Amino acid sequence: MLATAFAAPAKPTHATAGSALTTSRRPAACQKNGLTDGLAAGPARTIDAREHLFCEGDRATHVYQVEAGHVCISRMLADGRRQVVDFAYPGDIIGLGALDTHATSAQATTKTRVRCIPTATLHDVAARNAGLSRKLYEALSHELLAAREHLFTVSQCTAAERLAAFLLALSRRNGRRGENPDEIVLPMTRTDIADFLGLTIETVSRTFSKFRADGLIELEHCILVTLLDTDGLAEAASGANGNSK
Amino acid sequence: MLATAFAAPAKPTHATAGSALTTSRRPAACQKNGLTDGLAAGPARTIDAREHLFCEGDRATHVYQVEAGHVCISRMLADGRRQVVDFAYPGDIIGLGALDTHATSAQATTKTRVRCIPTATLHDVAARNAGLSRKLYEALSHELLAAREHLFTVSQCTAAERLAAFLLALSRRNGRRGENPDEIVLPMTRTDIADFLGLTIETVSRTFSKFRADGLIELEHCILVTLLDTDGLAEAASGANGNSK
DNA sequence: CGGCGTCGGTTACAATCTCTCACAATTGCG
DNA sequence: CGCAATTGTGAGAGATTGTAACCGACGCCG
Repeated sequence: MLATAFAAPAKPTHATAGSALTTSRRPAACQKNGLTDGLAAGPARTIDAREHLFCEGDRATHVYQVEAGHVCISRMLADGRRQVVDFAYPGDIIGLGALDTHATSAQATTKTRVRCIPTATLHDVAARNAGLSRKLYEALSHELLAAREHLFTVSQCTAAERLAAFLLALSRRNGRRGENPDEIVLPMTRTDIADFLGLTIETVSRTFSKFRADGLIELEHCILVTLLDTDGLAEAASGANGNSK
Repeated sequence: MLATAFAAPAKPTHATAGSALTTSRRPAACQKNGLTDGLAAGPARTIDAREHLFCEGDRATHVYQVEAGHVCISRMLADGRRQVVDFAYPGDIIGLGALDTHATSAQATTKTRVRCIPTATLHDVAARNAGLSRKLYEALSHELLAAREHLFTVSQCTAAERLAAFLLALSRRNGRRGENPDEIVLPMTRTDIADFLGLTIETVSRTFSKFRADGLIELEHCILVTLLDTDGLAEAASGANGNSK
């Protein structure tokens, strides 16, 4: 969802938390989105699973392009309530926005390598390069659209609908990335999923089990989901099984 | 929340649905945000309460700046479920984004006048004017931030917290616009509020009543809210009254 | 090599919140 | 004044949550 404008083909290997880096199969493709054109690609940075790339309130000195691994973008309240805003995959850009401090935190869910681009450079170049400027605008447009779709899902859908929509979104992402859309690797914890969907981990767990019982999916080791009945899932996502309203 | 970057001082009179236009006290202030600089201000358009400015899927030919009145931005599902994404007030810009069709619908909640700006013109000028380009980027940044804050509220908060947060946001908006932050006019229906907060109208209604019973607010004619205890509301908004987690 | 604690995930059950449904009250309008 | 639409209120139903116990995987350590 994040920065879908930049969906760059890449091929992660199976990614258990903390495993070897999931690398882009075609790193050159990262250039293709145009955002890094004309920018001296900044230094890479590698962070472990659980480590933070940046935190809410940090000065927004850089934006980051994920080269390998996965990053969880979230906001947090003092009382522990957390909202996961998005998950970033290889090729995605993190940290866009005109604010001088980050409004979200970014935490790697697996060992991750990112390319760092100073915001100052980015905006300098954008000021002289209308094309890049336009790309930035489009990127934010897509993030905004994704955020609103997410809002809709979280606000109006039942637990089953939310999880189904989540799985289908990951499946579509796999398709865009040239991977098997029916084999979804979940590089994040149940807690991350719960906070993304506005549910508790118990509800997420129960709903996974229900889908499995209904023959919609198969589960292996908590991280590999096989879609057995995509149409059934699509029905579940739209509330066909006698749901709200 | 929408396009907070553009909050232009203006003074609506009490706005019952369908009443006379609520006009900007200082229309010149609309220029101040810089977005309309260098653009021949397009033609104005007046729409009645309930009328649509544009619908989901319409070609995005223009963006609109609200000069008077109020607009409700929403998305809808076939089964009738609706998500209100934002409310636009005088000075706000509607319809930004790089997509060629609108992802949302815009419906006036009161008699409304907007200034129409062709997207083609906007992007032509932006391509030559880095300043405008930057403004557009900032505007989207703020919309994205607002959308994520809204997501957090809707996803993680109880009914009381959501409504309290909503009232406080309107109060802050009043403050920015140079109006009384303790006297909030609600130019939208209960249904709009419910769909904005992801609740039912009954729950909205009950929660209003509860706030009144608790001495936090006063209600007149369903549309005028007087904040009696802003701190109490702030507590309610953050879940101080023994709430989640 | 086996015991043990930790962590993440799953399952069961009771408690809670919101929703649904029904209806009364109010407002706006002809 | 009466009708229609919107809003407010109450009672029961339903879904999600919170609490708590259990399971399996993993790593530590004797």
